[in-house]
Amino acid sequence: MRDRPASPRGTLDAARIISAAVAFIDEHGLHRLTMQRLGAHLGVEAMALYRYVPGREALLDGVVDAVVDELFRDPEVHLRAHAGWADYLRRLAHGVRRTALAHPEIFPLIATRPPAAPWVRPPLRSLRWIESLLEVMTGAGLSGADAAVVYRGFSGFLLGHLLLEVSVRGDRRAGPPAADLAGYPLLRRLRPQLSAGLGVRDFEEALQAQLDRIARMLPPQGPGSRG
Amino acid sequence: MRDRPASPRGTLDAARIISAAVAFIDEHGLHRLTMQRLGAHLGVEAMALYRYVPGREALLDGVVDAVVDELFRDPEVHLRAHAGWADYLRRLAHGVRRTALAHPEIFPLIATRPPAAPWVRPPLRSLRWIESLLEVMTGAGLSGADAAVVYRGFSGFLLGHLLLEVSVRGDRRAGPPAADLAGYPLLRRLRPQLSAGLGVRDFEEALQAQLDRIARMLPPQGPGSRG
DNA sequence: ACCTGAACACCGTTCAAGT
DNA sequence: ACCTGAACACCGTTCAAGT
Repeated sequence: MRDRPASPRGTLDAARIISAAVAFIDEHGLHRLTMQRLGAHLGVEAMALYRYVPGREALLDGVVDAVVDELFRDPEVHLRAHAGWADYLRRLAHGVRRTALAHPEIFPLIATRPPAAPWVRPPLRSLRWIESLLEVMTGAGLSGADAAVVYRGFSGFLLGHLLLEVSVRGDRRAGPPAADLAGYPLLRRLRPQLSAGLGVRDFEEALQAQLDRIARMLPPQGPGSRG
Repeated sequence: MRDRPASPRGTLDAARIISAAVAFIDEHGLHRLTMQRLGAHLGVEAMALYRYVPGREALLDGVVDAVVDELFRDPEVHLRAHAGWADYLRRLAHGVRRTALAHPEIFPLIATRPPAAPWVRPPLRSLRWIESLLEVMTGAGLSGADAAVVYRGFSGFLLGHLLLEVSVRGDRRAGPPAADLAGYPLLRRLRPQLSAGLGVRDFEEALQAQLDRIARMLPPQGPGSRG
């Protein structure tokens, strides 16, 4: 009744191991990912993985990169023919959000792993994306310095909102006994309002506020500008 | 040449263990914290800790709570006599920032640990702080629902900005070889601008934007209002 | 060339036994 | 009452040995 080995000789390589790790974390959670379990999942002993991956930490780096790179294959996002910077940022933001929600167990890793360079900010931690964003923003008329400010601010916005949204959804703990809210009258009264939100609408509203802020950095444009 | 046991019989308790864990993580990093090392740090075998703490996960929960509670002992923050809601939020934000910078290895834990209740958002993950914030905002004239919106938005702002700031500072990896930036001309050109920022000034600017957004939710007030 | 067995140093955790 | 020794089931990782 044992599983047939999923990996006959020579089938293993780094890419396959990493994508298996992504699938494993999505299904079972990060804390369950061990070299032995991932090996078993691939029909192989844990030690075999070390021929393709330097170690567990490097594997997790690979997982983060792989998920971030998903964005590049998202046709909704990576249209070179975007309708202006705001459209570009909006698509990008929603793309990152989709990625985060598709991999709620991996997004905290994306958020907290030290980036490759000190000037790379999660969750847009790929050189290609940074370059692309800077290109669009300078193309829209922003100075290089201002484009960098936009990158930083936008990263912070995405990180905060999506980490909250993901962590709230991933919550598997038992809810707190309502009785313990004695002494916190407002908390008690507003619990429904506190529980609500953190859906697309909240996201879009905060996104719009970001875009408005950025628009104010741009050189004034004539009415009816198409961006 | 062994250390004298730091903990003669009966000196151990949950609070001491947790604060030792905080100190240990601050000094050596989260990934080095093991039950055995923490025990040794306290002059005791690992197994002794289990009499006071249910396990490692619970210990980390305790660490998070302890650091969050530091805010309550911060005299700069917890002045009941604040000069209006904006002053209150500003002090709170700077207090959270101080906490994050004081414990850069713990803040990611604060950010990503599942909160006790689904409506609790990091980093303001203490019932006392939520109640206090709601109290101030409703006192300023906001409806309950709007006060909840402020709590959510403010949490997202703090989370995003401080996680970035902390992770950038905590970066110990080797910088990337500049040569690899071929193909990314803007990145290359703007590297200084990208590296900059994420200091108090960036924080204060983003904080002000948040406060402005909140101000727009408030009922209009006469000129010269003191908040 | 690619995988595994055996081994090493370490985990978290339990529990009977010591003081 | 409080701590420890010994044990268990598991880690990540190395390396010589097998195919």
